[in-house]
Amino acid sequence: MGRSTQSKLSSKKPRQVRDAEATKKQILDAAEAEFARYGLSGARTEAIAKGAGVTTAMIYYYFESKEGLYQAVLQRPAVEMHEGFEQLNLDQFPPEEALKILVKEAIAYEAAHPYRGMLWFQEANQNQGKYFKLGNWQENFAYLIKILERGMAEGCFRPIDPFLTTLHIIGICNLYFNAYENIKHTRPDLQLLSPEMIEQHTQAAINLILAGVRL
Amino acid sequence: MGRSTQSKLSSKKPRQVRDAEATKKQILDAAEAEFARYGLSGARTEAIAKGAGVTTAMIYYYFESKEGLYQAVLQRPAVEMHEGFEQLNLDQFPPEEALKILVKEAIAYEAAHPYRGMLWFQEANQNQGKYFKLGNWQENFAYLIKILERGMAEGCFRPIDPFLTTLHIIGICNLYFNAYENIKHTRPDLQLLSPEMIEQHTQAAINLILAGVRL
DNA sequence: GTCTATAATACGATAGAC
DNA sequence: GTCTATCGTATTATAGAC
Repeated sequence: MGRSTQSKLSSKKPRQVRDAEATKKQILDAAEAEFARYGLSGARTEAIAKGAGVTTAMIYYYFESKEGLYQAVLQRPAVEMHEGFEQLNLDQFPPEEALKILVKEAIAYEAAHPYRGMLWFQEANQNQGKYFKLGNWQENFAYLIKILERGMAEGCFRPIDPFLTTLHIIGICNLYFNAYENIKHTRPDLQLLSPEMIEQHTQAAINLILAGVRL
Repeated sequence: MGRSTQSKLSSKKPRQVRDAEATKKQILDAAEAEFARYGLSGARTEAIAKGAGVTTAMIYYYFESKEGLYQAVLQRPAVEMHEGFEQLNLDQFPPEEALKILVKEAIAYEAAHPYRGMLWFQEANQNQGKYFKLGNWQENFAYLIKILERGMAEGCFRPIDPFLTTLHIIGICNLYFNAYENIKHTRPDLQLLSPEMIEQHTQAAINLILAGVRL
């Protein structure tokens, strides 16, 4: 009764030999998928190595330990999201527009990195956010909180708790991808991961959120 | 680098000897917490046994295998939630009121069973909903979908996709508990699991949802 | 930089005593 | 109904060759 051996989504391109950066990235990518599914303790180094097309020895060569690899995996999305949000220049837009853009961007990001949401939940539940705390995730929350506060100050949003509403908004965006494998069984008629369906999810989310916070 | 050995929340009451039903329940309770954290493959039978105050042999005596225990664990909340929702007699109330009651009940249920949300996500990501499919979870979705459809028909909700909105509502209710261990680090000043704070979460969620779907 | 081989431990499951 | 002892296998991590 081991683990399901279903095909990994990892790209599996023929690996360049003796290219340190490429190898490192391939390990990180494979590890991200494995850690997202199984968490730190549940992940198998052998599975990560296989997904990356290398041997387990490489993991220890580049990342010292399973834990070191885990920390590197958690760090990547935190930095990437921060950079992504920064480039949006959200301050330039009125609150409603900024909120719309941020939600659109967040869902697009999740669609492009469907594993990363679960990485976050695994970390919370298996490690009590010990490694999460080390990253700069707080800053990513701040973008959303700031928009909500600005919206209230400018009188276009109703009085809300910016912190709780931020959590609610993230929940709206997240669940679709995190629970996809369960949800798909309830609606076998829908192609939930098709661009069209994700677009519908995005629009419905934006409409719900905007209507929900608007004065 | 093993798993964190933090204290289990399991009650650890002195176990009755030779009480089949009691032992079975203790194993189920301990297994629920362990499977929620680590999923089917990641869970350790030894940890479950220890949490239940028995030996691993008991797991195999009562549930035949780790997988059998897992299926039993997944089944329990599906049945329990269905019974809970049924008793609410949601059809008796106007859509807005019914939605309010359901959300209140759902969050209260999660607060009482903080592990169960993750159980669901682990199942989706580790087993692609294979065991989820066997339960009658679809029926629980149906309560919410029905309220939303009724609200549109009666002209008090705006035109929405009932399926997607159901997912969004579940996301709003869920994230708070599923990601609690991460979130708490971003707001060390708050007691997120205190009744007062959960009540605020509940009210904020209800306000967001009602404002979001209302015409 | 990458691999093979292996040491040391952890884990799932069962047999048999009580 | 419950426990102890144990078998066989899986897994992390490292040493050493190439």
